[in-house]
Amino acid sequence: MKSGKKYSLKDIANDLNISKTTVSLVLNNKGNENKISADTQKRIKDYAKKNDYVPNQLARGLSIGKSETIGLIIPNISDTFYSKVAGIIEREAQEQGYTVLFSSSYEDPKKEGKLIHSMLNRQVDGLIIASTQQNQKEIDFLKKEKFPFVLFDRYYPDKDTDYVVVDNYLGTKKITEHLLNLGRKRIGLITLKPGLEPIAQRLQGYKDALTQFNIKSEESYIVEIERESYFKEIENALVGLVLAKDPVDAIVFSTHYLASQGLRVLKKLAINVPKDVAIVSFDELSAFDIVEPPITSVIQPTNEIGSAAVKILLNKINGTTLKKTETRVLETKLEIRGSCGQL
Amino acid sequence: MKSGKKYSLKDIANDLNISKTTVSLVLNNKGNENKISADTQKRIKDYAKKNDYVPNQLARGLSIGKSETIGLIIPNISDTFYSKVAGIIEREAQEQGYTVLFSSSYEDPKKEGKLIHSMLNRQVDGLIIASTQQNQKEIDFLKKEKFPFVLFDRYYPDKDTDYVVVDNYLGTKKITEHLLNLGRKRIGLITLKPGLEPIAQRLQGYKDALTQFNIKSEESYIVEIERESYFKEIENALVGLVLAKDPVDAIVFSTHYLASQGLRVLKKLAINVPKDVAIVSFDELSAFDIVEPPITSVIQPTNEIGSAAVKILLNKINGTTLKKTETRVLETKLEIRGSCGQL
DNA sequence: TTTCTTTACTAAATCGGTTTAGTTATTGAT
DNA sequence: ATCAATAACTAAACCGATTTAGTAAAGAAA
Repeated sequence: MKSGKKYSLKDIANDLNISKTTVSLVLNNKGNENKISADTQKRIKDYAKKNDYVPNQLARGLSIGKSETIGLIIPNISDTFYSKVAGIIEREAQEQGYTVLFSSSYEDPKKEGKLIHSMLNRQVDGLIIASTQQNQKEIDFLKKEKFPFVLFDRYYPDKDTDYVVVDNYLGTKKITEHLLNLGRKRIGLITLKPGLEPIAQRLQGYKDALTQFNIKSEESYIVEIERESYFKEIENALVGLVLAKDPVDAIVFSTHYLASQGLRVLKKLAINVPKDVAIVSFDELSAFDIVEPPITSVIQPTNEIGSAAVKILLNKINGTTLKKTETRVLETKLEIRGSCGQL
Repeated sequence: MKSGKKYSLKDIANDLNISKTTVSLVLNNKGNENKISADTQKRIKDYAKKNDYVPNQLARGLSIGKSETIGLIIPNISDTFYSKVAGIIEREAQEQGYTVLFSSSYEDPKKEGKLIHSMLNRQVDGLIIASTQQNQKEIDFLKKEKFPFVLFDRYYPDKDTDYVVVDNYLGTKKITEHLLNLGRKRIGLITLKPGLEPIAQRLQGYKDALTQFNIKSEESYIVEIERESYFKEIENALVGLVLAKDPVDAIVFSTHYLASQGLRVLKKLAINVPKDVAIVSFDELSAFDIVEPPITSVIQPTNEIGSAAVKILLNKINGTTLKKTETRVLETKLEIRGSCGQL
């Protein structure tokens, strides 16, 4: 009653000479339906409040078999795209009474695998994952166990799972067409080494846009760089494209960080954008409208991605859906700014 | 053995005709010190692996009295500053075997209070909080309960708690002095309405820099705007400062979002930076070096903030420190770019 | 042969809740 | 006066681990 110890249900029950059952019922607001007298209810609630009673969710979770927690595994919480989505996920989850555990995989498949298991240990009720796409085994495991999970941003195209992604193909197709419509003809692409589905689709969108305009896609115009060292590699890539004998007149960057670093380097090389080259980006940074020149980009609906992911996951968890798997492909939006010179 | 059910310690024990105790000991690698035969150990481990045994951390946590989880409560995970710090916190925590639960308070004290309690329910072993500074009661509660927590970014100056912050005062003092050294004399400040310690200190740093240069700080040059509506209010603020009869020749923005929105509006108003006004920012966005003009800012050591917070918290949790409270004040770094016109 | 060690385990309590299946005392109907 | 209903609780099992305090059997020492 006086010490600094935590109060438990049992303590309250003992102090009040009432059974644990009654206390539990009352504190879970099931007092009325269980005919606990108003007086007793008040005594219990008052006493609990007075002593700062804090229920132990571990015990509760253990008992009811769910933790009311969802796990979020993403490549990197510091990346603006993921942090935006994470914000929405947390907000929506919160509204439904769920808390979220998060972890960054830093694009390491091993780590991602460990994280998945760690999250399972912690009895999360479901998982939202933007995968490295190198964890077939774990994904199969989750499926086998019928564990609720939804993928976003990255998914396993040949596995039948719930996911919410953006139309990556159409995204780059749109920005590439935009360049073509403005009369640019020698369009380069700076993207990442293959391995990720979105990246593959972005590449295809770029190619198809060219094809549609009857332009054959030059192999030398496509440069794929290693993500870990993009900061350094991008300079060579740009030099190769822009200062070549047959230089490109436009560049599509397949991610926001490639684009911003690209612009940084172009400035350093004193190459004028958009006069010398026009540039466009898939995805953006919040400052893309005030950089010089403002970068035309195709933007991802982060809010919709986050809320769709949570909605699908909670459907799975609560079994409120009949569908076996639920998928969503959201549209990107072309945001025209000054980096293509038409303005 | 065949169904899709989860395997528990007990299941393994039953199937193998071995006691739960033995299984638990072995799976926690305490087999040797408890003289469990090598053969038995192998049988148990193999069987556990074969059946994808996943220990239940809720049960474990309940039993050992700790969840090996830390809670992170911040204003907004989507904000680049917080997402960077969160990334570090998670990474460091991970290394020490902790998982992190996060929630955004969206600057709502009520919500923050609820989050704190929700985290306590979930038996986090400690909390890292960037507080709204309107929750004296909860902070006192945590202190009273001797619950391990550390504040960062925002703290309660008159409470004796662990915290890690940045030298906000010196930060604005440095950037203001930078402007003064470049000959700017009529320096405005666009900041937030009072309420947050960092904001108060940034204001003071600005004022003291002026005083030091024998310039009296004009009340009308200081405009404090409401955070919720900064996007709109900032235009009036700028018009008032820059298009006044006695216009400022420089503006200090006390946060990165005020600065970026400020620049956006200045561009819209066709005011030349730095010719008409120089601008500087406390804290930055990753694109501040490629916006036009690149914004001089004083940057916060997000890595150090995050790792110091985790270190201090874990010291508290593990009782590995003698000190009653541990605080750290980190230095900001002045990053000179083109927005002040000296380049 | 008896006793002491050591080896290789195990029974049962515990953590803090939830929940099922009762129990007892009182009221109302007949 | 008797019996069924209802009100107001409660005992005990359970969730899945950890951990303390043993125990039985085998080997070593006396």
